[in-house]
Amino acid sequence: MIDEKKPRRRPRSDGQRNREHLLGVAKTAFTAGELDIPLDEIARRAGVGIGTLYRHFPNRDALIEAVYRAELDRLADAAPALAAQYPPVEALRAWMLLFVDYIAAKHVIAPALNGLVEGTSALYAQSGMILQNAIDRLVESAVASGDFKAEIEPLDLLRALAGVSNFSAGPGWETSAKRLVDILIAGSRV
Amino acid sequence: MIDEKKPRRRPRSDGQRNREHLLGVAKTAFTAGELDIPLDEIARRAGVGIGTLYRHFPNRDALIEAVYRAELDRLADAAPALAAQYPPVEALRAWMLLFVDYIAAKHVIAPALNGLVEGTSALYAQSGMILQNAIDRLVESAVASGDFKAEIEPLDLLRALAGVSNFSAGPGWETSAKRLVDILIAGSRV
DNA sequence: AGTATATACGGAGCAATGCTCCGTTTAACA
DNA sequence: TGTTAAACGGAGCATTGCTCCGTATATACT
Repeated sequence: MIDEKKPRRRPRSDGQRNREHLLGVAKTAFTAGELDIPLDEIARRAGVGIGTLYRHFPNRDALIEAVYRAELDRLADAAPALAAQYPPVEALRAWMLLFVDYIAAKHVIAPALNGLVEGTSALYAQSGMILQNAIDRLVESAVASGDFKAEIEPLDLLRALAGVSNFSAGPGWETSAKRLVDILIAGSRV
Repeated sequence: MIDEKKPRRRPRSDGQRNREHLLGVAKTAFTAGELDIPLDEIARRAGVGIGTLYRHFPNRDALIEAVYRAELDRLADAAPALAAQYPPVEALRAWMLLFVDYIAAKHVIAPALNGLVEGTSALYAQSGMILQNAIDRLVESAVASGDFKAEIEPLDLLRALAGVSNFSAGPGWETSAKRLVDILIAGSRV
């Protein structure tokens, strides 16, 4: 009843193009710190009408989500490789440091995490799942290998890390974040 | 030149009253989760004009700051008593748990921390200082007593804690936060 | 008490922004 | 080349933040 598959027409090429443009402009703006740039402005820079923007992304959150989704995916995808290459705890450590680097390099992700934090939008929840899944497996291995306490909750670590990432404090920021990674790991050991 | 002390008139009583009303209404609304309630609405509920609200609090941030300031102060003030009563590490642990409880009980503070996180407003910075000062001393003692590593940066712990507090996840939230406290402490030990 | 004046009040109204609606245009398919 | 689903675009409405300024009143002084 629900699965009526209609013979859809191939998506229009101009639609795709505009979507790309919008994402590109938005990403540039967001990473440049223009976090609350008006959506009209994004549409203008992308050379499309405001209506077009809203058809592709029903609200601001959806746009942000779309912009950072690729980044989050890449971050999550890096986990298996690290897990294969290093012993469990080192893999986790490497991944957490990667997490920090990501935010340090471009100021990407942080806003998405902030939104994720709010918990308002179902979209963010999905992004959160991607990351949670990645860290879940890493922690799982560390527990299985006997290095970590069994009661360690992976999400706790992710939350803490997200918290630190949010602070856009001065130059010491990055080292501070890396210090926290070590504290968290030391605290998780058996 | 700058310190011209003018013989100010005593503040008007109706002004004080209205200020109190506004704070009361705002606090009720905020803790009830109506985080982005329109300022007009707050003014209406408090039975004052919108102009009055803006005279007392020049913008939304200032209002939030004012609402949570007292709470943050109380939290910070609790630190010395704990330090006097318990050994250093236990005092720190107790304070961190208190921090969690505060947020668990009423959903106060979290928004303020979020703002603090943004670093946009000088006001929030001041609030942040209050908390930082409190935790600084607690950690200092723990380091001095030889329980904590010397390189522990108090702000790191505060950041992590703030990060966790932000997530308003399901019922497991509080226990999750408390778990993290223990991880952080374990990871900070020598 | 009466008066002067700093202080506070209140809300109309402007500007910015999010989002919708719908007539027009165009790419896909036959 | 004609038909049509899909996409476009921007006028315009609703909401919200904030300002401005004429009005009201508590305080201080005589």
